[in-house]
Amino acid sequence: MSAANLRARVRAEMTEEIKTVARRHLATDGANLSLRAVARDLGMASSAVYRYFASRDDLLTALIIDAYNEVADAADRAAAPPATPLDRWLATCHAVREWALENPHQWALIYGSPVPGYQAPQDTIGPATRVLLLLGKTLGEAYRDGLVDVREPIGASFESELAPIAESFMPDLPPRAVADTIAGFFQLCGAVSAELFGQLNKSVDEDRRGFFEYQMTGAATTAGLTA
Amino acid sequence: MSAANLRARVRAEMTEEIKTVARRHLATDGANLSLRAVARDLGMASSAVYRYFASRDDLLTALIIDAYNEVADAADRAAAPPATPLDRWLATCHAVREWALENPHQWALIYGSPVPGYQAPQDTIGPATRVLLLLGKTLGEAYRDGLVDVREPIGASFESELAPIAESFMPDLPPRAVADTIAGFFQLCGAVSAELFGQLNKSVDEDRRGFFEYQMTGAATTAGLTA
DNA sequence: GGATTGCAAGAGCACTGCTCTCGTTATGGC
DNA sequence: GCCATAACGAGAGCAGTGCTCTTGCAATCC
Repeated sequence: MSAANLRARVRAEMTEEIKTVARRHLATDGANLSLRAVARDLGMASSAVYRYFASRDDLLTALIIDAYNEVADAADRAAAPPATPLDRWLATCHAVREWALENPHQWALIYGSPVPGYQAPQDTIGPATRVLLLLGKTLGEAYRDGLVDVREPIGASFESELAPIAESFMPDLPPRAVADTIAGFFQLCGAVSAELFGQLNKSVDEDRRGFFEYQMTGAATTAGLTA
Repeated sequence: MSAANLRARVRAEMTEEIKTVARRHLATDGANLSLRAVARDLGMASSAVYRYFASRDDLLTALIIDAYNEVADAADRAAAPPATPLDRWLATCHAVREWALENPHQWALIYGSPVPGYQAPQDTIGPATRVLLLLGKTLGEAYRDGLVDVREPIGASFESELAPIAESFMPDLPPRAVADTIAGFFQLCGAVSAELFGQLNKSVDEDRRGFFEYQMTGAATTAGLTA
């Protein structure tokens, strides 16, 4: 290993360490992450952190990308065949919910209100769409296998807007099914956020998982997926 | 008007003025509201604001309660009869969406990620449930008028958890319909948040209203409401 | 061996929420 | 009408923040 490579590796390790400590702070203090506090925890001056992240927003962006990839990884693992498409759809949703319950602050970071003044850079949109594409892939396989109650186009304007998306990213799906996928994904995010942000308090307290599955089954049904 | 009342009125006006300026700051700077900046705009010392709000969180709470009531008022106006229950359901959803589009930062305040360290006091839960109860009321009227495809209990555990809620707040609805109402409300919040927080960028750009209506119609259908 | 580069530390700026103290002003009881 | 009381606003100050700039050190390259 060359000296340059060693240098790069040390730098990467330091970067990772900063992110780890930042994540820990995120878990206790929430989204108003203090760069100085992170630096203190690492035993270094706050200015030193700026060698690794140009700004606090840059650090947040790194955490956001990691979070997107973490949920998506969890979803990928859960959606592995063999299983019926509906089972995989539900497994995906459950995996996302469980990851969110385990990492509430990271969930808030990516699906909560955007940090004020923070503009998500291009690097985030790839990881951000992974779960959506996974749901689309599952539905697409069901379409291919004839396991879906095929639903007619409705002729709405948004349907034609979705046609290019369908073609590029979900080639197995007609535009309306892409709409259903997006709607299902939004429903997933909405259900998880609502549970996480306390909107469910004092109504469903015990069987939250069951209620969640009920909702996600509904989303699948709306998409024509029943098996 | 007695002197005491005058004093109270001046105080109420000042309180309102602070909230107005704070709302304006919210619209430009987002949720990290600066008390000092608000005070500067009002031409007074930052410490003076503390005569009216014990802390920044208290000010935020006041804004949150106002925001809940504002959406709910808009929803109430939109849901006024005469119209079919489905029309009123959709009108409620559209009103909520439109209010959110006009007041994105206030929406983020109430339905985005909770402000770190901020614990919502009891005063907020009343206003917070108004839109949900309105949806329940609309569905309940449809039930009473026999306009709903009555759906059988599914015997899930969350269903019995919802029974007391049904009895106290939505007496016209069976527990499963309460679940559908809550699910619909979550779907509403999810769809609005997703659109507002930029998850829809570069997929549906023109006919967002149409896509939103498609989703909310789906939620109504799931609840058995088709007319 | 000397020049260059990457790194860390420290001081400092402008800002934040919040507290405390200090005069001022208005209110309510006598 | 007088006077104690309470409400109010201003200012200073504390501890904390993101971020920048300068300085010194150490490793790397030629």
